[in-house]
Amino acid sequence: MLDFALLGLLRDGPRHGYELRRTLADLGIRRVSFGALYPALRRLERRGAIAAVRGEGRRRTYRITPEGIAEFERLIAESDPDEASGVFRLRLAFLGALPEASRLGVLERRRRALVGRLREARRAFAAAGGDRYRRALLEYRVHSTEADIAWLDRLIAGERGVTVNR
Amino acid sequence: MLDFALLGLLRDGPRHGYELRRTLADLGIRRVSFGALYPALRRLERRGAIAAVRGEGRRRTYRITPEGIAEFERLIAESDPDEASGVFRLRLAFLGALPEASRLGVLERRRRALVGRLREARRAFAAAGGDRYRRALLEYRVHSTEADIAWLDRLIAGERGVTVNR
DNA sequence: TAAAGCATGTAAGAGGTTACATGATTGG
DNA sequence: CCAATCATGTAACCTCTTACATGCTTTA
Repeated sequence: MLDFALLGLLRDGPRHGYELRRTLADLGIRRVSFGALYPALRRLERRGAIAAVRGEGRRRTYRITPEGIAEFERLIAESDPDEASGVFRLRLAFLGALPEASRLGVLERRRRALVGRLREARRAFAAAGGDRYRRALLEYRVHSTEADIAWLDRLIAGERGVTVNR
Repeated sequence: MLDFALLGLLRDGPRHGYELRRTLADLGIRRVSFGALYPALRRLERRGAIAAVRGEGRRRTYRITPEGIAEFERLIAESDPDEASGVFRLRLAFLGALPEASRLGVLERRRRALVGRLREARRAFAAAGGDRYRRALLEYRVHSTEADIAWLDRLIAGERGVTVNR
């Protein structure tokens, strides 16, 4: 997942490690430690997905290679209906890299997965035992899943170029 | 984090592995694979936090030991303002295990952390470059953080025994 | 009777965290 | 001048994922 994120960001242009880390944090995607970041860049470099050039000062600036682009394209095309919300958000961050024709499908598949989760969350909430904190947790899951679906619906409507009626 | 979850669930009474896994999924806390679950139970057993007794059929039923209770109490008392939402949800699932007097403090610390994140999310959104998907992502972060704060406020109001005025 | 769910487990490998180490530059 | 931020990296340790293995019971 980190590899996917790094490749996606490097698709926009050359960046150095520290910068990639900051961008990832700014996008609210994930907080990456240095002990995860630099070994990940080395892995990608070793397998030829990215290439390093010396930048200013201590900087090692990386750019994506054709092999890296191919790998990125494989990764963004695959779709696991059970993927965690963090993975989907990452996919969304790079949705613009997908041909326009296939974007709607990604959003709709996600919607179907969320509707399934909502059903499950409602079932768990209806069967709720436990104290009020446990019940609050189950209720939260129902509400936040509903909110996520509503948000996706706006994205889908925008993708269709339609004004949302509310 | 898995250890914390397992100890917390075993505080409610003896359970076997498969059952713990299901409960964790039902609470929407996390999906645990068997390759994570059983080694975790072994770890806890080895360090004396839980003890196994043979149950029906192939079942190994675990119960928490006094050492395990002590460990759980250490874990639930610590509070990292930067903790991920998954960790907080877990903490909430076990909030009833904390003396009533300290529950409000946990919720209020969480609220302060979320307010900080909201500020950061708004700043990132205001500075937003990128395509519409990136912007949608940043907007999502703002809205979902706001929703989380509103939800926490209801919890806090409930904790104070006050009716929410809306 | 076949599939799905119950129930436990191991092994290899990948990847992460935390702590440590270094050193330049910038801002209060 | 001191702290923070920039910038990169290593090493030990831990834990998770994935795949495999086994075998029973329930349900369609």
